[in-house]
Amino acid sequence: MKIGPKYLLVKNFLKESIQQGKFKVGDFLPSEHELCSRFSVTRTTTRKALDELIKEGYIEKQQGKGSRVKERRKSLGLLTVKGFSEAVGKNVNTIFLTKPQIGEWKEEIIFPVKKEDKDAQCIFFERLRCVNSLPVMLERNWLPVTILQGFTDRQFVDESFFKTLSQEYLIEITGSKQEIRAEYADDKIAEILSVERNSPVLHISVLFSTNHRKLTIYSELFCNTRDFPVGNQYFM
Amino acid sequence: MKIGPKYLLVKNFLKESIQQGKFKVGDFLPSEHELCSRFSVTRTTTRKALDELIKEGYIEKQQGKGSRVKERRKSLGLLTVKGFSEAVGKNVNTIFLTKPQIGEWKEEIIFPVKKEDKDAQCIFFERLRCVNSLPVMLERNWLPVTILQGFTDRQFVDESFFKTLSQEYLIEITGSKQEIRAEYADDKIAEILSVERNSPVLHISVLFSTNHRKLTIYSELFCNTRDFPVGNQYFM
DNA sequence: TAGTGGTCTAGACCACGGT
DNA sequence: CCGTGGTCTAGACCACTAG
Repeated sequence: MKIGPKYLLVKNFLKESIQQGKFKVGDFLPSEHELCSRFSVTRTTTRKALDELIKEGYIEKQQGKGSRVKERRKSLGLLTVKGFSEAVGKNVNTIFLTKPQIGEWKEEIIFPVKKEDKDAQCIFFERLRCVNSLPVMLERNWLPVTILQGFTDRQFVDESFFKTLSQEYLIEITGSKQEIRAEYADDKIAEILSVERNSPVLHISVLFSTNHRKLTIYSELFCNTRDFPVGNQYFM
Repeated sequence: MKIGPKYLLVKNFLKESIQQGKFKVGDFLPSEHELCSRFSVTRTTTRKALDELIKEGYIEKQQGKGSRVKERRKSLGLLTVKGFSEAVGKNVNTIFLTKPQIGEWKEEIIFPVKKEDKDAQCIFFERLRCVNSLPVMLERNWLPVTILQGFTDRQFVDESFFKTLSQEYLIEITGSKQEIRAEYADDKIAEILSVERNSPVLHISVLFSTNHRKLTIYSELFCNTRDFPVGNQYFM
């Protein structure tokens, strides 16, 4: 039984409590001093745990008051289809074209697949995102099965892939790299997105890095941006 | 004379040294212990300083080796043409199609022009970015003349619009909002980007906010992504 | 083995928010 | 005033990297 650093104990306790709703958005966490005595650690350790939760966007601190659970930001500087973020759960729905299953690595998802990943089995799934029942975005994902045992049998939490990773496997996205092109829709993409062949579509390739060395996620998106442009906001 | 926390002393010393090129990309900073004795602080303090530099993207650490100066992310979550960031100053050049001058507001730059901006005079300029002498991106910018007196007569610092704003007017970009579409190139765009008419091109609309309430910048980019995709990196 | 960063202890004093 | 988080000290031991 391997036991990691103590601050992870504190961090994971808090994180799981938040994810399970024991602390809700706006609630204050126990004070640093209380966490110290509850876990028999010093403030350095407690603060390291809280620092990580801040970095991951779970909480915010306020001097003189405490640490409060925050609305989780999920933008990650990522591109999102306009309408998806604004109309969350409204007229948006997601259809699995291919459920998570053991599949094949695609040779090049623009970003070359790492050798260590290629040596592992590949989980593949494919989803179609619709707004008002109109197909808007095709999403394809490839990831190594390595540390995700049982993933193919699992239901997604709230239909969200990232939420599932976070809550079921304690995996957080730590970064991303994207490449974007405007391309002609080929026959298959045109059919899926209900556009004419050779229409211009947005092709986005994404490489996600996570807090697990071994887990890199490869994604590919095709978007019909005629009615729903892809957007991105950033605040300093 | 107000003096802040000690870790800022260490942090700012390192940050300025990096910015002034005293530590170059790839260089190792002095070790934590050395910084401790040089500034007469403990490791907690030194590490706090280094933590902030990591968060700001200046350095990265490696256990057993040291802290190394990193390629600075300047992305702002913004999209940049791949090749522009990698081949900085190499085979990249910028041509003014329209020098900064008083011009007309375009009715809709996808983002509606604020009324207060519309009431002010408009500075417009248009640049073509090339890689290996091939046109890759057309950039159009609109901004109110309000606080930028003399801007039309000014030379850009290092050919950079943002550097000019920062160094000559102390204006920093504080946020951005983007919308991205894949479109057919119309006649004019096709000619400028040297692509066939109706080729798919990337159309990016950007709204920049700055540390001056009165200054919002409206931009529009058209990219030929066949050879040079547009990219975006993000680190937490 | 020497040097680096990673984790941790057991304190201390200060700045801020609310009573 | 008290309780909160913010900063800081002076140590310690561990894990990783490289010669």
